[in-house]
Amino acid sequence: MKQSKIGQRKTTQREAISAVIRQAEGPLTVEEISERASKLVASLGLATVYRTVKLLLESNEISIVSIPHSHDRYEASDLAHHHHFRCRNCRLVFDLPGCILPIPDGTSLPGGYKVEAHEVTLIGTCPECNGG
Amino acid sequence: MKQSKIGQRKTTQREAISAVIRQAEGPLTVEEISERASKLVASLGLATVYRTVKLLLESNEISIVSIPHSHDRYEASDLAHHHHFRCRNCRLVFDLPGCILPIPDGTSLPGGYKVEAHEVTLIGTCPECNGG
DNA sequence: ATTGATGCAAACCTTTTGCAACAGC
DNA sequence: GCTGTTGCAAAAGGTTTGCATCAAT
Repeated sequence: MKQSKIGQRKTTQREAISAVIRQAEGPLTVEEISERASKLVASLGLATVYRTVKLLLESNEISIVSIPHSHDRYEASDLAHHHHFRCRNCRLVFDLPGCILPIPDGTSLPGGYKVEAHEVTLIGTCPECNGG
Repeated sequence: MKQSKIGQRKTTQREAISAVIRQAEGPLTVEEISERASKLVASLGLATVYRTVKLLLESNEISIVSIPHSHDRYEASDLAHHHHFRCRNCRLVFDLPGCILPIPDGTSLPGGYKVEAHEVTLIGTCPECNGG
């Protein structure tokens, strides 16, 4: 299985977008990726961000994360299993280490639902915003 | 506090949209609401669905639910706390009874994150799709 | 009869696509 | 130099809004 087949050519745009996602504090929206990557490439077009994100998704280098009240976000696929925290104040989304759900994937729930994966989002205020 | 102030007038369109959401097996997308409510009102326009959903949100009769890989969904606000299950096969989203997260709202996590709410989505196959 | 609600079409915003110019290899 | 990639602008989707008409009160 090949990894990182994000297209045939290594371009500065793709390097920048990939780096921005990998170095983020949590999953980013396309808008956030564009803002941060534009600081590295300047002339970067939005269409390139969309195209590259799609490419990275198809090559499984990144994954989609859905957070309530926000557009789809993207994060590196090779991160250890974890969950997310969204700050109601600054709107940033952070990774939280580890899994806090007591139901392992593979469980069958009463009713016949077979669980294969899960997503947990905690919502509240982050340390910067609550002075904690 | 007044409830159900979904506008000043009771119209068949609003009744239909509200009924569809309340009777659903889980949270619905605008598209699903439109499809189901159109069977009750026939001439129902999409703009009316959007306007009514926004109205129901503002009056707190319904709430937004974000499910990975799907548009925003809406459910009645007076449901008991619960979580959601999304079937990878038929794409439907179901309500699951009760809370399965061992972290109560109000908890402060190490790192300074103060948890005020949470959302949990389980993903897998539903009984209809896995023959269970 | 009054005025809020609806349906349609235009406007908007986000995401995708066509294409000529550009840049990896 | 060949051909994949980029940036721009046009197109496509989904959501919102303006407005004349319709209907709840």
